Amino acid sequence: MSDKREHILVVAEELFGEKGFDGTSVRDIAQSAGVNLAMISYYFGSKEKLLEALIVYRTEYNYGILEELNKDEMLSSWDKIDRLVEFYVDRILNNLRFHNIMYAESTSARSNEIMEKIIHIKMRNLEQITKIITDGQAKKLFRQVDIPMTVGTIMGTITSYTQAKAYGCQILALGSNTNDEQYRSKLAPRLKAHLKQTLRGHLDIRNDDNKK
Amino acid sequence: MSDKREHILVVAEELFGEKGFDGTSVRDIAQSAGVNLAMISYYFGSKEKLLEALIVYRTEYNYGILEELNKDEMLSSWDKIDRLVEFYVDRILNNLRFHNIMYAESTSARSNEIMEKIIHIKMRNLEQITKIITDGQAKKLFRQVDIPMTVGTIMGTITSYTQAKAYGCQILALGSNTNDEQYRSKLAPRLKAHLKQTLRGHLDIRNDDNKK
DNA sequence: AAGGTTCAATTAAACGTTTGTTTAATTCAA
DNA sequence: TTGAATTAAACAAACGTTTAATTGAACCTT
Repeated sequence: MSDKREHILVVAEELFGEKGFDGTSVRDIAQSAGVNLAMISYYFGSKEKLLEALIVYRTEYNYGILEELNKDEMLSSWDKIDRLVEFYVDRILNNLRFHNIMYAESTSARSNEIMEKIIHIKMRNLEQITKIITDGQAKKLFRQVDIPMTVGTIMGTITSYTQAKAYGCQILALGSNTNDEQYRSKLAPRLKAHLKQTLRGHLDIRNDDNKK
Repeated sequence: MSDKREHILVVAEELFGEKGFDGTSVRDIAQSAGVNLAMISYYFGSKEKLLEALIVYRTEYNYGILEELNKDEMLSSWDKIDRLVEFYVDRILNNLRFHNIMYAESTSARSNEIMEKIIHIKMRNLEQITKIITDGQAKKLFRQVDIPMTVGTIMGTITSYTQAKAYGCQILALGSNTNDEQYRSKLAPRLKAHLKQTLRGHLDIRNDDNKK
């Protein structure tokens, strides 16, 4: 992929993440990227195709790490849960803008192509997490839980603080002029600790109501 | 409030929830509401003021229930948690469109007025839940947890399924033509059961790591 | 090595819509 | 007769996209 094309994608990601897809004009993108207006149509065909290209670009970029985690036989089920939490918190917080775009697009269903791409990514995540949890259940470490809802809890907890930065800054006692990097460094450890504790309480077979 | 003004708000809510604020034109709203284009400026002043009016309208509409729950001395802390879960799941799912609008606006920060209104609502929710949890901790029923993160878990879990209906339909084995009412009736009990179980594991003082 | 050819990259300008908002005229009940 | 409610029309600005002209480096032929 050419440097210029990639540069446009990165700039578009930032703007879409800030102001939304409809809130960002092609002229905004061209100006911020320092390219001519017509180059966006020239490279991507249309504004919507640009969004599709961005999703493909970021998705391929982030591929494969979960699969490796699952294959690692040295890790206990509990270790895998901890790694999973760290992986998702870091990955989402490192791609904060992109994550907000995907999140917004999940609601609006702009086009079938984009929606299918998003659902495909989510299904793949669900599969990987399902493997980890069922594996822990087979080893009598985890109790029975609603796995898709549990995935919703993991993702939703993280997202509730990534898509509402102004609120998050208040909670974390940060100023409203906090940049993304500062926000992430404060938020990440707190999210990780909370999610690990929550999932421990949620999954531990010793916490099963039937056994009390 | 006049009937016509209220009707415009309800129609705008539906459209904003479906296609987003920027994705909905004033002409869309006027046509769907069956009123003249100029009436929106006449009643609300501008498109953005209309959004503000909608937030005020819905927020006042949903006020006060949590406060009553908190004051009820007959309920145990565990009962309050269960009621809390039921309240939030029902309230969010009954105002699905509005909830999606609020969430989208949390990210984009269209104006200071709107952002402040949203943060105010969230802070009020946080206060009420904080009371319930600290009360349970004082009674030695709940362990120490990160309360703002716990609120994020409750809201985030629900939201992860309200803002991604197409994905949710796949998980719930529903067709893609499922309407909001059907979606809600399938989703609500599952969300409630999962959140109650999760919070039980998360909050129960007997699950404290120090005590094992 | 020089000159000619080719084609992707880039540009400024213009395209036709659609946007949110306003205007000025009209309706209609009090 | 008054004034709020309602209308069709028009407004300028912004929108995504296309066009047609120009650049400039790579390639080929002599």
